[in-house]
Amino acid sequence: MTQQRRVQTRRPTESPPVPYPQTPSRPADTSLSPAARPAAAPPETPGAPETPGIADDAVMQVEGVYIISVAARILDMHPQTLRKYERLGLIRPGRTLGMLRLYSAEDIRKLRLIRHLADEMGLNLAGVEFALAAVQNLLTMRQRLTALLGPDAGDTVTEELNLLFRSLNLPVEP
Amino acid sequence: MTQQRRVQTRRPTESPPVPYPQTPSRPADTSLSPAARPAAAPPETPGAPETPGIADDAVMQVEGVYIISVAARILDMHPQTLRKYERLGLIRPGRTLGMLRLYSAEDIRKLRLIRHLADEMGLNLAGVEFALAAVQNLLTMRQRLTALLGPDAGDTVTEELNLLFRSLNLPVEP
DNA sequence: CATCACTTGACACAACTTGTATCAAACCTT
DNA sequence: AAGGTTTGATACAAGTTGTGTCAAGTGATG
Repeated sequence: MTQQRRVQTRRPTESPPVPYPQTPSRPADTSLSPAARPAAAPPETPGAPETPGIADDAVMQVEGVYIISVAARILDMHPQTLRKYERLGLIRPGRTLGMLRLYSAEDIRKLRLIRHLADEMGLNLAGVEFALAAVQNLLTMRQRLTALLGPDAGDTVTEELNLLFRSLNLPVEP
Repeated sequence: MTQQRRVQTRRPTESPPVPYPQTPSRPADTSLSPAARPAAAPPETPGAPETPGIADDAVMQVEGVYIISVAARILDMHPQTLRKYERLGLIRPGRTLGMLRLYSAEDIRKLRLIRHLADEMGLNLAGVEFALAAVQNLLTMRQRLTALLGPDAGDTVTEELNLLFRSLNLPVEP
């Protein structure tokens, strides 16, 4: 099983496709392999973010939880790559009682973003760490601005942030 | 003359020192060598951003313009590095009639930021390109939000952006 | 309990990136 | 015209990174 990746390494001469205030041509690019198996018998869930039974309360999302081999197959990434990313602190998947890694749908989304940043945009892992922190802090800033300025201005901020994300080629859905 | 750089290569396990909503400990880190020669006889300036005489109008800043050797000495960077950065599109210094590169104070500031991103934070050049675009777009977004929401909200946005820049270790002064 | 498939951590390696050294030719200033 | 500098191109050493491999441990199932 020799997986391939790293399509293009760098794009030196090519400024960001969207100079910011305009609207991009391509909607996004968030498509990899939606036809992946939904799950593979989630073994156990000690303190992992998982629904115990049938979600006794309310909006508990019942998204899947995947073991590393399944997650790697879904993402078309090497299991060793996922382990290395965790060792570097980029992701923190849950664990079973037997220390098996459990990747939630949120982890999968984050890994897709990481893959895009690394493969498509050519960032190294330090850059990926920076970009992930930037995205996270921008989303936090949006919440804070909405709280400070009211929901009306919050919508404007959200719109501007969407433009910003698009101009930076960041497939993020706030 | 064997210049050194690249103090630390990576910081794998160490989340950003400021989680966003708080205020950082260190004010910034923008200090390299202010005791550098102000200029070295700016040869000629065809279309470069330079003051012709004594700034006949108003707030035309009279900041220096440096040839590559002087700029490299100011920044403690190798001239070849500056040339490579230009070839990759990270900077665009002016040129004399004889095609000599002219680095403005703005270019020097940008190069200091690049140096910080690359050396201190460990980004590769693709990551530097991304971070520079992010900073530029964030400043543009701030202007747009101020125009859309009024100067009052603009101050709040500026404050939040300052927090964001600090949390990302970006020595930028909006 | 036995068995098999899977995971884990560690080590190693090939491909790529990147700052820098070097060179000849052209240029600017004296 | 001479000397020093810049320019563009090429080359290289050190570092990064995804991936392959291995032994040992773990989980699920019969």
